[in-house]
Amino acid sequence: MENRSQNFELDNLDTQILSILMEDATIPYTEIAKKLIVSGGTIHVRMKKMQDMNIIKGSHLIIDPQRIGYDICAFLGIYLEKGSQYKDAVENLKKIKEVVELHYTTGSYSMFAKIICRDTNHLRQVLNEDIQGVKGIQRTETLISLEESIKRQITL
Amino acid sequence: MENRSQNFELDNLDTQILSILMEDATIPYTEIAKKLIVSGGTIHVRMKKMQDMNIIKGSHLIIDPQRIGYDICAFLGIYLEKGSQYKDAVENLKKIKEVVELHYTTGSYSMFAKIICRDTNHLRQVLNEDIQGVKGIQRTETLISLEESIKRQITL
DNA sequence: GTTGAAAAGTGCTGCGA
DNA sequence: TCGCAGCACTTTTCAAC
Repeated sequence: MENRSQNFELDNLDTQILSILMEDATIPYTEIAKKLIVSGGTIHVRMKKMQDMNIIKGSHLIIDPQRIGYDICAFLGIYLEKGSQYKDAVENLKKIKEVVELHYTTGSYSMFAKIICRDTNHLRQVLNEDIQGVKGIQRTETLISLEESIKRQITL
Repeated sequence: MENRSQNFELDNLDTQILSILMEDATIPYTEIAKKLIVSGGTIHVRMKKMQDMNIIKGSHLIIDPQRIGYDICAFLGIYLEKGSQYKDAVENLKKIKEVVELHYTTGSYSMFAKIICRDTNHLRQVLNEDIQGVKGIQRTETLISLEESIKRQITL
C-alpha cells in the first residue's frame, strides 16, 4: 500500500527497541516493554512497522567459527585485469563459500574480500585453487587476522 | 561441571540445526524438528548443548544500515608507530562507535578496521578527529566500499 | 539420546479509551 | 495512537522408552 521505503523516521522508542534486539534478538517483547515502560502491543506495532519498512532485514544466530574448526580469518585485496570484469568476478566468488564478504572499493584494490578458513592448508587451497581460478583476477594481497579485537554492530 | 570447551564434535543433526538458524534465527524449534524429522525436544537439547559449549554466541537482529542513514562503509589500514602500542590503540578505538570491526593483521598494515558512517562529512570527521586522535596511530589508508556484493556467514 | 505431551510463558489480534 | 485482555502458538520440562 504505502511506498514509504525512503521515509525512515525513527523516534526514540524505535531506536531503543532496535538497540536492545541488535545485541540479543532472543529477548521477549514483554521484557522490552517493561524496560521501556510501554505495553507489549506497542513493541509489536513498532517492530512490524520497521519490518515493513525493510529496516529490519532478519535475525541471525551468531556462532563462534573457531569453536567449529574455522580458525583463520583473512582479508584479500583483489586486483582485476579490467574493472569491467567486476560483475563476472562477483558471481564466481559467490560460489566460493569461504568468501563471506565482498566489497567493490576505492583505493589500490579493485575488490576487497573477507574469507574464513579452517587452517593454513585450507587457506592455501582457497587462495591458490579457488580464488586464483576466478577469471579476471590478476593477483591478490592477503592480510591474515591474528586477532579480532572488535566485532559489533553500529550503535544507534 | 564439564570442561569440554575444546571438544567440539558436531554431528550432522547439530550442523543442520545451526545452518537453518544462522540464516533465520526466528524459525521456531517445532518447524526445524519437522524438517529434520526429530522431536522438538531434541532440537532443544542440542541447542542447549551448543550454547553450553559456547559454540553459539547469541542472536543478533540484522538491520540495514543504509535505511537508518548510515550510508558509508569503509575499511581502514592502520599503521602504528610501534607494534607495542597495539593494546592501547584497541582500547581507544573501542570508544569510537563507528568502528565496528578491528583486526590485528599480518601484512603491510598493523591493524585493519571496518567503519560505518552516515555520509562523507561524518567519515571525514571520524577519520580526522577520532581515528587520528588515537595515540600511537601514525597514518591510515582508507578503502571506501562502493558496493557490498557479498555478506553472509560461513556455510557448514 | 530421543520421544511425546503437559505446563509455563510469549506473540498476536480486537476492542476500548 | 496506545493499552488491555483472550486466544493461539512456542518453548521448556519431564517421565518413559
